[in-house]
Formats: sequence, structure tokens, C-alpha cells
Amino acid sequence: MSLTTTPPLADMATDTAADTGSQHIRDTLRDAIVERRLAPGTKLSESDVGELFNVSRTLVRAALQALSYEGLVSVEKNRGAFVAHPSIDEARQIFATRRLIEPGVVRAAAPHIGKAELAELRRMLAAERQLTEQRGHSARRAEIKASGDFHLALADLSRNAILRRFMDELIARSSLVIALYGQSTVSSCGHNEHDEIVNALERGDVDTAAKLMVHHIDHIEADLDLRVHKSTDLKAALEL
Amino acid sequence: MSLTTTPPLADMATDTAADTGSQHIRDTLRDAIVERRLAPGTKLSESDVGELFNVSRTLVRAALQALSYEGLVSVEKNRGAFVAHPSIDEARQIFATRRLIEPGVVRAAAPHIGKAELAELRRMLAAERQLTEQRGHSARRAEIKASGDFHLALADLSRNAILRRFMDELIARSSLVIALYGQSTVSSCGHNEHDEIVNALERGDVDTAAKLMVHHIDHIEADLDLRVHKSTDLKAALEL
DNA sequence: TTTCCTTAAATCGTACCCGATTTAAGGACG
DNA sequence: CGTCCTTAAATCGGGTACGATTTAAGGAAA
Repeated sequence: MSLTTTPPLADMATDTAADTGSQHIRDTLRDAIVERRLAPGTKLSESDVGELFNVSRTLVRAALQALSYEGLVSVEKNRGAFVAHPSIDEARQIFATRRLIEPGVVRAAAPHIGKAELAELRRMLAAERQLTEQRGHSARRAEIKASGDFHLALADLSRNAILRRFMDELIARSSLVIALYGQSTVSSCGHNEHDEIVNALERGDVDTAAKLMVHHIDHIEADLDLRVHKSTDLKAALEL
Repeated sequence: MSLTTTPPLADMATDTAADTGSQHIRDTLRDAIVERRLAPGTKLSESDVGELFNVSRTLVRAALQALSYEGLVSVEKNRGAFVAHPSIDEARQIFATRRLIEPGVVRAAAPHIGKAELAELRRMLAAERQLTEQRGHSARRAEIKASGDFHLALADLSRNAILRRFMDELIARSSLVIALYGQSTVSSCGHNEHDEIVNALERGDVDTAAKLMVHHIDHIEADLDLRVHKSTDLKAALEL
């Protein structure tokens, strides 16, 4: 658990934000979950987490509740909190929602994309591609995050805070789903579909960009194994 | 405050739900906010609320944090929680997001609408219309809720829990926005646009239904006064 | 040895408490 | 008479404590 070794990660810029303390815990835990350092189903004991962060259960509870609302952890009454373990059905719903929302995100973002924004997107793509070529676990995790960050960058450009929050949740939960049901060793967001989307945006072809986004999401979902294991109860228990 | 007089409202069916206690507080507060019994900007003191529910501040804090995450209350560090007071900009974002999502909700719901579901929708519309014809504050509040419930019923029919949650938040916040910026005494969801949407759905014309939904949202937003008051700071202070 | 029951450990739910911060009040000074 | 400063009240942030619930362990009976 490298969580303990995260001392001065800087909680700067907590200007308009929330209650300082739990914020840090929440963010750290979320990163750990999204980057798959914490496997789905892992128990997040309030006392344990509190010890890791050197805080009381009070703050941990607040953080866990927030993460629960984001769908990243599931709290079971009198049993504790666990890293979420989305069902096949939830996985489908997540991607259905993304297919519904993300084309709109692209359309909403398009008008706000100028030279500077385009450059920033390109920079992200370059970093992403570089990670794809690297080997090793940490590179893989970084790639997952980078891939999601692209989608979130687009959401940012929509200048719509609510949309951005929705996307935040969808991307985070997608990461969990991919961790659970992803099969191909291929990068989560394959090929260079991101590039093509940016290309379309650059030449002002918003319709195509939106269409490409839908296809892109289709491809991500297609890379998953969402077949229902009939022996769910039995087999699932054995797998964990 | 009829809040106190809510003793055995039954917290039944807390099967898969959350932490019993704060859940009840959260729901009660949310209803009060959505139905405009609590005006935007109203301070929600932890001690006061706790006294009303006969619980400690601990539970109240949890409830307020949850509502904060839903955007219904805003908590300011070291100052307390207040019923959210969405800015003009937020209001626009909320409706922009609804325009983006709700047509998709209609499309997602359509395949699941059979005879029974249609009847249920019609039943809701009838109840809504009946409220429209009544006079008085309580009828007005009930109408607001009923109007939102229609949109939520559609979200339910999409059989997509995530989408449903997003809609939950959007509808709740819309209610706040209408409370703040609504001008016409006309019902929040005017005329019988809801009926037309259902009609389109009944004859299987999903495209039209989706289009009608967008127009419907446009109309709701058009009924608002979203002009920026240049004297925001001064005037807003006087209005409350 | 397997099953069931009893008992102990661990963990959660929630009340209570204290230090820190904000807000309001009251006076002194200009 | 209005501004600024000091001081007290109210309120929040976060920690600790205790009862309740769950889970695991150990032993008795079949």
C-alpha cells in the first residue's frame, strides 16, 4: 500500500472546495481505485484506512460516503465499505449512458475549442501514445488514467460543471468495469481513435467527431467480456 | 415545520439502502427543498436540523454532505450548509444538460413501454392535470413535484439506474432553478406537452417524442428570467 | 469428522465533547 | 455619530467512546 507514502501530495487549491481533510482521503482513494491499485471487492475498513491516513474514522466515513455516491465503493449496512464490484448489468448501463452523453459532450465542447485547446488535447494524446508504447504495470495504470483524462478534458471544454461531474463518474466507473471485464491486453482505449476525434474537431466536423466518439465507446465495450456467467453465484465466489 | 411531526413515517424497505438514520433526514430535506418548502439560501444549521429530527449532528452532517453532493445544498467551510442558490450560469448548465440527456432518456425508455407502462404514464398525466386546475399553495407544490415525477418516470423506464440518478439530480436542481428564476405563474411544465410526448410514444414515433422533449425543455427554460442582473450582489441581497 | 450452537473479536452506527473559526455585539475612540 | 477594535456567543470540524451488529472461532453433540 503506497497510500501511506503519500505525504505532501499537496492539497493545495482547496479554495472553494470542501472539508479539507476528507477531501484528501477521498481523492487518494479514488485514484487508487481508478488506477486499479485497489481491486474491486477489496474491503475498506474505516479503522484501517483511518490508520493509514492518521485520521479518525469520522473523516474516513465522510470520504467513503462520498465515494459511495460516486459509485466507486459500495457500503453495506453494518458490514462496511468495499471497492465497488459492478455487475454485468451495471457495466452495460454505464456504457449505454456514455453512448448517450459523450456525443453531446463533443458537441458542447466543440464551440470552445480554439488553437490553445487543440494544442492541449494534442499534448495529452502524445503523452498517452507514449505510455502505450511502454511496458510494465505502472505504465499500464498511467495509460488507463491518461485515456480517461482525454474524455474528461473534453468534458472540461464543454464548460458545463454538471456535465463534467457526470462524466467524472462515468469515466471512473468505466475504469472499474474494464478492470473487471476487460480481456484484451490491448489498451483500454485502443488504437488512435482519440486522435481521429481530435482531427475531426480540428477541421470543424463536429458531426463526425460525435459519431467517432460513439464508435469509440462501442469499441471499448466490445473489448469487454460481458457474457453472463450462468454460474454467477458459485463461480464469482471462487474468483475472488 | 411539519418535519418534526414525522414520527412513524416508516423507514421500511431500507433493505439494500444506506445507513438508515441519515437516509431519512436526507430524503425529508430533499423533499422539502424540491417542493420549495425551504427557500434557496435558507441556512440549515446542523444543530437545528438535528433537534428537529431528534438526532445528533453526526447524522445531520452525513445527510447534508449527501445533499451537497446532489447539488441541493451548498456547504461553506466553517460557515454551514445552505439550501443551494444556483447561479444563472448553473441554471443554464442544468438545462443544457437536460437538453442533452432527456431525448436520450426518451429513446432509452421507448423499447420498455408496453400497455401497462403507458397506462401508468397516463395516470400520472391525469393526476398532474388535476393539480393544475386546483388553487392554493399546496396544490402548486404538488404540481411541481408531479411535473418532475413525469420526467423521472421516463427515466425509470429506461431501466438504467445511472441515467435515473443523473435525472434525479437534474430534476431536483431544476426545481430549485424554477423557484429562483421562474416568473410566469403558469405551471412549471406548461400546457400538455407531457401528453404529446406520451402520444408520440404510444404510436411508436420515438423520434418525434425525443424532439418534443427537447422543445418541452426549451419551453421550461424560456419561462425563466435568466437575464443577468448586473446589480447581482446588491439586489440579490435585498431580495432575500 | 461434520454440523450446530455458543462465545469472543472485530467493525459499524451514532451520541457526545472539545478546540477552532466565524459572526454578532458592545464600547472606545476619532 | 460613525468607524474600528475587543470580546462573547454560536457554529462548525474532527476525535473519542460506547452500544449494536456482524463475523469468526471453538467446542459439544451426532
